[in-house]
Amino acid sequence: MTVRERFREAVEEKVRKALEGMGCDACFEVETPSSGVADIAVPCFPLAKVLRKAPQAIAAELCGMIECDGPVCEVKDVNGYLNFFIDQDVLVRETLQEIVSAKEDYGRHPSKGVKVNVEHTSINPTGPIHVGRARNPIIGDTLSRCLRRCGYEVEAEYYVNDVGKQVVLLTWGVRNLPESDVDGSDRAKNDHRLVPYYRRANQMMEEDENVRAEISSMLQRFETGDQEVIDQVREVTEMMLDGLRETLDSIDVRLDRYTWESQYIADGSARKVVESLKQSPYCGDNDGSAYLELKDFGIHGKNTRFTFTRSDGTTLYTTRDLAYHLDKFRRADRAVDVLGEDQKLGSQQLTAALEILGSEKKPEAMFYSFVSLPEGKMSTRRGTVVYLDDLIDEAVERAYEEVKSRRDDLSEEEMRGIARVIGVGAVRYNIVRVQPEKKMVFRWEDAMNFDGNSAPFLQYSHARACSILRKAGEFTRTADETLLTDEYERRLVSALSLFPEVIRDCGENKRIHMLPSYAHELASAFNQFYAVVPVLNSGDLRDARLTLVDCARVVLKETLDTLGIVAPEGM
RNA sequence: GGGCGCGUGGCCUAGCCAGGAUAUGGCGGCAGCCUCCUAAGCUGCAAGUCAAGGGUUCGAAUCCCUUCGCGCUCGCCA
Repeated sequence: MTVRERFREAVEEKVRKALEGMGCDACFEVETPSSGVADIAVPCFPLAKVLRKAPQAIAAELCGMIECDGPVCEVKDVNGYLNFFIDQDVLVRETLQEIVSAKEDYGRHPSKGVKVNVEHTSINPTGPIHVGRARNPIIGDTLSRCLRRCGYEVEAEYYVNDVGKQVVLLTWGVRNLPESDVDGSDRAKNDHRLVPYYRRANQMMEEDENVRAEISSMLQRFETGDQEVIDQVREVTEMMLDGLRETLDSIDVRLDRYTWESQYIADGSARKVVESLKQSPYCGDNDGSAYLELKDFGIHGKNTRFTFTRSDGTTLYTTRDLAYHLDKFRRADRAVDVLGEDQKLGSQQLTAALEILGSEKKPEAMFYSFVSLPEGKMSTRRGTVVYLDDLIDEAVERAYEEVKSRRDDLSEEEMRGIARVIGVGAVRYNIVRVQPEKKMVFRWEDAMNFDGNSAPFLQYSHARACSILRKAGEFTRTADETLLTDEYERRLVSALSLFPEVIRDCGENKRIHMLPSYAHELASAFNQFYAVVPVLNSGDLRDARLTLVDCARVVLKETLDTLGIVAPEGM
């Protein structure tokens, strides 16, 4: 248990006892004031009715009955509130001791023995990732990292859509069009290189009846399980995925597993889902096409019909998705789906269908809104898409110029290395910074922000801490609270002590945008400390201050790591 | 039209789920700070009808209702 947790429990216990002393066993709230007037406060207004006294009088009376000890060092009554203060000496000593002994495991919660599958990215393999979709891998990867730190065993997974007209069309194009027939692409990466084939195939299908016939026969063979066509599609999809993986690697998004949609056709599980759903009382038939009536499952309006087979009996995307979710539930205790907001209805229907199938587990969806451009939606047709690869390159390039302008002592290679880490960090940070359900407008200057609330701000604090430690050489670690009494030292320790509960909030409540917010608060506390408190030339206080700097370095590093951002030792 | 989500200083954003004391930060603006550990930093100032209206409450950015604006959605597509 952390000092803060013990503090909170002690406060609750003291207030409970004091209330008992007044002959009252009413419930009360404990809150953290935003303005910093107390570490924890208990508002006495709700007690006024029960005790039939003015809140101010209750607060005063309770205050007189409470004795401070342990982590609770002071209690005051102010305007009907009971304000409690944590003992700074205890906080400093115990927080630093914990970080010094746990090191990079500080804030890592013990294993829960629960497996969580996080499905994210799952972008259709028909083109490169554009910034409109980039929230998905970054949110998914950050959530995976938070959950791991919360003690869950996480498997991050990409569901590869290798079924359907789009991929068949792409496959046809790649297999039948000579290179000379298609436009060139800006990049040699497979995902960019194949797009012109897809575009041309689309065009030809619209213009040429024979092509249309060829493709529709290919599609038919695919859906009846023709292994040759399935393999061809798989091969082309692999090529495309190759390019997507390269992009994901470049921003440190780690996937543990790729699952292919065609698998659920091949192994018959989608078929089983169909058979099983047909037994359900909610099943109906419309010209041979089977559907579920979901009005009893909290789905309103005209959207209550959920179709799961075509009239020729073949399965639909959603049917395969059901088989996929049943599979995920066999492999994990929980399944989280990171989805675009356009999937909301589909996800609701999926959950209802899973319930009908008798699944006891439900997928936990996490939705994000789309990224648009100042001039409106991104559109491939209008050529207004911004590719993630371009954003990364641009951010890295800008970071390079920045590094170059302030460091003339580094080699070209070192500058390039730092620039990459900063550019990529800035991109990731600026995407997770905002709540997923809020819509984002993509602006180059925001996406590559290097000041204030940005990844480079955090990285810079970390680099500064490293720089001090590098110059310090060997020192003896000490968590002697009597040596760390400066206001800025104490504020920094306070920020450090929050890390474990921030991690818990991010993981347990899937509120990952709280992590950037905390990271900024921490880095800011460090920068303030750095500006006013000398470390290397601080005489008797040197070891204690170096210990604090090292602890700050550890927590900054781990915070950045949880955000999937590299913490450079110099920049 | 029905459903879901969003609306917080010029711009971006936290807080909303579990209602409480002067609403969190950042960008931009203005004014300062490098004889000292990296100024991608630090300090200060100006800037707010928490979309609008009503309700519940001792108390509402937070809960409820209505309205407005924006996004998504309502395929035998994936």
